[in-house]
Amino acid sequence: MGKRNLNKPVSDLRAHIGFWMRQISNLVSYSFAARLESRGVTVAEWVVLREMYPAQSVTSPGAIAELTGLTRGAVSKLVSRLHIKKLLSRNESSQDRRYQELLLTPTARALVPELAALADENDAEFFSVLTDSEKKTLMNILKKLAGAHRPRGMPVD
Amino acid sequence: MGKRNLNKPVSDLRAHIGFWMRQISNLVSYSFAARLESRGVTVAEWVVLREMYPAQSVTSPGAIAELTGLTRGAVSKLVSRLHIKKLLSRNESSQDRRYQELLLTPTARALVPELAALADENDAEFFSVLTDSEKKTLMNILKKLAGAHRPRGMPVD
DNA sequence: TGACAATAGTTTCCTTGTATACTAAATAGC
DNA sequence: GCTATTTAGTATACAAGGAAACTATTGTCA
Repeated sequence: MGKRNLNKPVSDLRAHIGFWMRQISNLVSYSFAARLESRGVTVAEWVVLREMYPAQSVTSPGAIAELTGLTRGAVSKLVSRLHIKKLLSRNESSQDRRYQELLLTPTARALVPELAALADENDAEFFSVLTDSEKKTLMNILKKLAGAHRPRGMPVD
Repeated sequence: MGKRNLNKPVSDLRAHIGFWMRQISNLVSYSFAARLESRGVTVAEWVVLREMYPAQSVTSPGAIAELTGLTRGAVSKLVSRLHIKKLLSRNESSQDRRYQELLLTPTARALVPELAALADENDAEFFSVLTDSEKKTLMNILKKLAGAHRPRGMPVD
């Protein structure tokens, strides 16, 4: 009877789905960031711009936080940067002076479709190793997970 | 002939797999971070600890960077924190004084199996909404993507 | 009306990560 | 042997986030 292994089995990093999730997420974001750099915009900024795009009318930072699932603190910083970059206007509401009325500038409105094209391109290229069927499966699984762990009023679709 | 929509279609954020990837990745990391907090360790620190665990012998920061795919700068900061937390020892190599010989402390070696259990727990719970088949499919797709976009000498498995 | 609570934004501090420029040490080439 | 390059690690600056504490404003209710 040799010396048996009495150590608890210590599971490997790579045994966890979460680990791979983080790897891939970082890679795809990194790849996207590289494309966006040519337009002087970051990934987080793109998200805000895109969420503001449909609203021809005004929005507020709080509403963006709601929509994106980001904290108000995070949105506050993003809005500041976008304002400095002259991609949105920020005006105190006259009704309620706690609110800020945000509006994309014409520059930003012209930019968003370009950025959207870059996003399409990035997604298509990054996931091009997958078959259409795999892509669909992946998307469904991700949405299912998002639905199960919905943080805030995030629309599932 | 009414006014037709001449705008380029601007694709939605949620049309991109990368978007969902980022959402889920953030959620699962956040959930894991919450569990690890009770042990006074962060997710990034866990990764380093786990990678150092098999090496009963010494490692170096550069080797960890290789293994994890992190930059040397990132590893440098992590190693500093782990050293402060007395979870590893750091000694200048006598052969080559550029190298640091890293070794987990007994405390850390005792901690790793506990942390691994938390990781197992977190992964199991977070992905419990998926069927076994879905989990396997997801894992395969993620590994396939990692293989295709392998950043540095990352082992695919 | 006057105190208190709720709400919108900001600020500060922390973790995670890259990039870039730096120091110190070792190796190569002449 | 002495310069020139490579290599290991550090430092700094920035982006992306959350948490928590703060300010200012508005709403509530006794």
